[in-house]
Amino acid sequence: MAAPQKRSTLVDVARLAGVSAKTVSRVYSEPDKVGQPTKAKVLAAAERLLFKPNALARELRMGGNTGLLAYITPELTNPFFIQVAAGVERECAANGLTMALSASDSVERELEVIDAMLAGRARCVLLVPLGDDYSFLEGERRLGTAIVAIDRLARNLLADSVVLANREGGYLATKKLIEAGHRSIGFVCSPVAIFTQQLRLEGYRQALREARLSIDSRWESVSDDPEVTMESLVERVIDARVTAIVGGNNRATTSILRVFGQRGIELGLVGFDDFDIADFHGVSVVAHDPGEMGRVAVQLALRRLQDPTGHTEHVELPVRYIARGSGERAPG
Amino acid sequence: MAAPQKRSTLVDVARLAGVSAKTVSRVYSEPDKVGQPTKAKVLAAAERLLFKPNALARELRMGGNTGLLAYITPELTNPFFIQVAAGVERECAANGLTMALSASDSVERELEVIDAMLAGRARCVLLVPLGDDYSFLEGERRLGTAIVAIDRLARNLLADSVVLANREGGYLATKKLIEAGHRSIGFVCSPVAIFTQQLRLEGYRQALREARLSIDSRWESVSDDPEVTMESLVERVIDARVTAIVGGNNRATTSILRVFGQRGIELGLVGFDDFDIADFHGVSVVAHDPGEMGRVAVQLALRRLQDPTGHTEHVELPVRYIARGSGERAPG
DNA sequence: CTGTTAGCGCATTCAG
DNA sequence: CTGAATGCGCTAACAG
Repeated sequence: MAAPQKRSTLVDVARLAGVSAKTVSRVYSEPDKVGQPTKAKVLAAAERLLFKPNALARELRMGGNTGLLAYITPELTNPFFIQVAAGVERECAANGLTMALSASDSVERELEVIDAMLAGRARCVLLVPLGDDYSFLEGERRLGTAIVAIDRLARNLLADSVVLANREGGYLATKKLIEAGHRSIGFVCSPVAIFTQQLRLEGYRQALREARLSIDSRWESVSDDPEVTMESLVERVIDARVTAIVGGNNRATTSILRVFGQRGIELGLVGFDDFDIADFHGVSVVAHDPGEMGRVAVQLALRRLQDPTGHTEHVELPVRYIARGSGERAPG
Repeated sequence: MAAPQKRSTLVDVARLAGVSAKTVSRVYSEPDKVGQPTKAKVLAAAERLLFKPNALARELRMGGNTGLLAYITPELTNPFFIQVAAGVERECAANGLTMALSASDSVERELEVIDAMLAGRARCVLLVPLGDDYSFLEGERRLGTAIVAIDRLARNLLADSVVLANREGGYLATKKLIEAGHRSIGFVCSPVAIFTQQLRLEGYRQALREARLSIDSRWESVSDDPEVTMESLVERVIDARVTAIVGGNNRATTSILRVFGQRGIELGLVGFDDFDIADFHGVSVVAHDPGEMGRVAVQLALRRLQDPTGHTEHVELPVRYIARGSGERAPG
């Protein structure tokens, strides 16, 4: 077989149909403004030539409306971010956008990825901020790119954002365990430095304070060292003689479950983030809707495209408690 | 604040730097062919104007090399396809490609999605075929689009493909259970009509035949009716008095686990696809590397772009058995 | 090493 | 309702 055939263009179709290029163009962008017979001729010619309008050229001409939305996420393996991505994808599809998905393990990689996306293609950038300075995006934002921070806030950048009610969630989880009679409650998560964990931890502390419970620093079994495994954090807090644990995120919660299994114990447990077989294991959780987070993020971006100069919006999505047993267990 | 500023172009930079447009162009695409002082001047000007090369224009000029790879997948919630996507993403990143991710719940939706991707942007299309006729893509393929089928084959289309050793996997799972002493072994999955399940089922039958075991049609508890829950299929096969079950995919396996939990029983079990907490539950599985599948798919696409006319390639990825207990359990 | 000319495929003027 | 010219931002050819 020979080399791939050349793609036919608008002009080719026009020639074959015996009309002008503009007429062909109209058939695709303003079909109503073309007479029936002409339209039929054009479509027949297009069919014969396997013609597809070239979106690249169109978008260039139209001033860069690529219909490309970039979603930049850490950890493509974390179910939470995947569910967000699914929400983003659905909302994109509903609005004729294409989602470009990139993973960014590190801050440096994040920069590269953002740059690649911005290199003239993406009109919207949704990102889960990893770094702590996003001032470098201010220029892009002013140039009309819609930028939305997901799950965390982007520092030094006037971006719209959608986050969870993290503090409230941490508070709620802890309070339920207190109501179940626990007096020594641990909090496990890693990494703890990030925005969400800080707020959940604050909520945890607030609940303890309100209940006038003593606070033991060993109960906050958290770390930022990637070398420290989640399991060891769990071991540590159990050794500090807690009777219940709050899991700071889905990973923490499944690790807690694992250690419970290994030790053959069942302490009180409330996890942040719902997960696949939490019901099967009877794990009470502070749940939320990750898909909604993605959908809202896209909507924020779309709104920003419409009105590039309006005030930035910050959406906080609610959390709710789902009782499945592990959060209702009394101590001992 | 006023309307978003206009984006500056190559020509703007050229003017400010006092050079020609082509020189600016070269600074970005062939930096070696520009003298140091000139380069410095240009970069300074670019910085001042917040200039970013417009990829749209470049790609148009270069003849449509969008650097966009489309991955079209069913079920953005299925961990298997997500892991494939992660592999695709990584390989894309390594090759300077952008991954556009679209979900296609139905055959009709799949068509729409493919069309949207082909509408002039994607140079590569990776898809998990849902339908049973892909002849409509022959034209695109001949026009130079690299098309790769993932996990299943695309009928009526000369596409490269990467699939698992499905028959071998089904055979292996069943054989292990036979070796553990089981004589009545069930197979559960839904939907069964698709390529992968058909082969796994064949492997299952072959293992039974080789062991000269009687075959009971009720042991093949499969369905294509989305109304029939996986759980009910599991119930059905257990009621047919099997002592072990092969799970046709990750969903089937977790459903089997659930029902075991509800009934308080533990039959022999080998699942196809490894999953998150399979180790925790001691579930033996026929495992494979979904990420590798994604990476290979991208490589096939890249190779196809280089050589659009070569023979189509079909890669079959190996599977391996992981013993964790449930597949080694003797009957009773 | 740098500048000039031309045109990628399409849509937007403004005429008919 | 239709057609001819012009240019989106960039780069491939050729000069110089």
